Amino acid sequence: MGSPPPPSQSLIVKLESIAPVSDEERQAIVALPMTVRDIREDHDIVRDQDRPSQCCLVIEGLACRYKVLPGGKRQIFSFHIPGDIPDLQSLHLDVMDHNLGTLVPCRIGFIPHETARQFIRAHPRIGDIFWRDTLIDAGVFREWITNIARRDSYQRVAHLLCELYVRLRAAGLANGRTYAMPITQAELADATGMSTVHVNRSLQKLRGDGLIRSGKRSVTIEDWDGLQAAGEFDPTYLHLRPQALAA
Amino acid sequence: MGSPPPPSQSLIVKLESIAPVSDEERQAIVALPMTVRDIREDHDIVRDQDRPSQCCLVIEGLACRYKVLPGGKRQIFSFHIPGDIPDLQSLHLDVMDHNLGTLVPCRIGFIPHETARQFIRAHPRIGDIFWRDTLIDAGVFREWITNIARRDSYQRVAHLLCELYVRLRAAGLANGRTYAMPITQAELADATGMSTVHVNRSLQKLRGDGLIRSGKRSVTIEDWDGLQAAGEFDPTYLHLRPQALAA
DNA sequence: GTCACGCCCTAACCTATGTGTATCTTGGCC
DNA sequence: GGCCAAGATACACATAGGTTAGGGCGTGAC
Repeated sequence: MGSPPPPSQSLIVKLESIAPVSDEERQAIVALPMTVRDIREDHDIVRDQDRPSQCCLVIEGLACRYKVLPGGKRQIFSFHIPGDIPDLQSLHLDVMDHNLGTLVPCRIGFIPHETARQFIRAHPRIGDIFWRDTLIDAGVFREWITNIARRDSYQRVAHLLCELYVRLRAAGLANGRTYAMPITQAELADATGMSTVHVNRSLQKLRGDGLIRSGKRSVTIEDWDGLQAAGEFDPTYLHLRPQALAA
Repeated sequence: MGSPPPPSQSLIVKLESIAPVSDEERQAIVALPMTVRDIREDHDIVRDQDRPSQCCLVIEGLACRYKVLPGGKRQIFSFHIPGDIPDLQSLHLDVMDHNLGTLVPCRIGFIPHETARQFIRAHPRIGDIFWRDTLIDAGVFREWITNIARRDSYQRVAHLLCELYVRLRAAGLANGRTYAMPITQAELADATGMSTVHVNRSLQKLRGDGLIRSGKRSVTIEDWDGLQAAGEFDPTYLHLRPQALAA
């Protein structure tokens, strides 16, 4: 019933998950002009060395940031769900130091930098929330450093599954304890610094231990406490507001 | 000759290394009120779970951000040299998700959040540089993820030594190809996700290969090109201005 | 002066994890 | 109907890097 939600709806949900947003600010966000485009699967939106002139809002789908090393190895730094603006940093850093690509077909909103800058000037509180968002990003990177450097493969995968769950839930995109996870095991390997075979092993062990069930392109958490314990997961670093955390 | 540099001198050098700063802005920074305190070695300045009401400027010494895992393992996320404001994030993230501690005796300037916020409001361009600085921080974290996940121990240590060199040089704190590095091998291990023994092995190999010489609490780079190649080091991710990069 | 401790270094051992290869299933899509 | 990508499983093998243990040396404390 009613018209479809505006493309910025997911952005509002996202911002509200990390800071309060006033009615007036909400309206301003809805009015934020952007160009919406559908991008096919496994396609780069922005590339290493690019000098973007716009920011990307993930409206639908799943994207990731990654880098390819001289030897051809790939490292994924983050997954981005609807509501995220993965390259917000390009507002202040001219040159990209990594790639942003899709993992599945995505709907992306493009916001010119000039528009974004005017918007932030007109709504400094939202500017602060944007800054906050990039700081949370950094917090997630720190947690990934810890995850990769100090936890074994089983813990690593458990931790990543916890993070995805909490973030999707905060975005209103989890269905109970189940969420869509259209990420291949090879991609999980690129994110956790493991091999696909080892990701496979770890997932099987998580299943065997009754912590998760994983269907086709989705995950169901069978034992939330157990999974958190297995991954030493503590969501503090996501800096979500209590209501978004509980969801 | 002349009076000693104001405590904010290092901050000015730092900001100028990542963005242009006008004379007027420079004067405003010098006038920025802060409380200077000397902190002893191996002491926490801010702790995990704290809700700081001020930001810390490293004026002298060396600090690091780190987290301690349930099992007692420690992960260091970053090293901070004079001019850095390691907990700038606390301006927008209430609760600390990691610790900030000294590695050697430090001189630290404390700037109340309220002061910093007023300052940013009065000098929005410097506010943008601060934001930019936190974004560079995130870029460094991404590079560390890559380093730890995808490079072997030898490369990892080489990369870290390169990063420290370039940053210290941009801050005017390198002496030719030599720089002070009062970091123990155990701390290097905590930063690179390795064991002390393995850090030791890697340093020895770097020395054996004629890439570095390491004296007491200092490092001399014998073969800069070789060290960069060994660590696959590309300074793009530090987003330094050309003049700071060349230094 | 000497004692103790932190830091550095070394060596032997061992395990977690990656590599390579192979086979088999399943489901989606042309 | 058939192809292809993703996943599951299962070996054999290689090895980076962790663990444990012990020794030496410089330096600051007393």
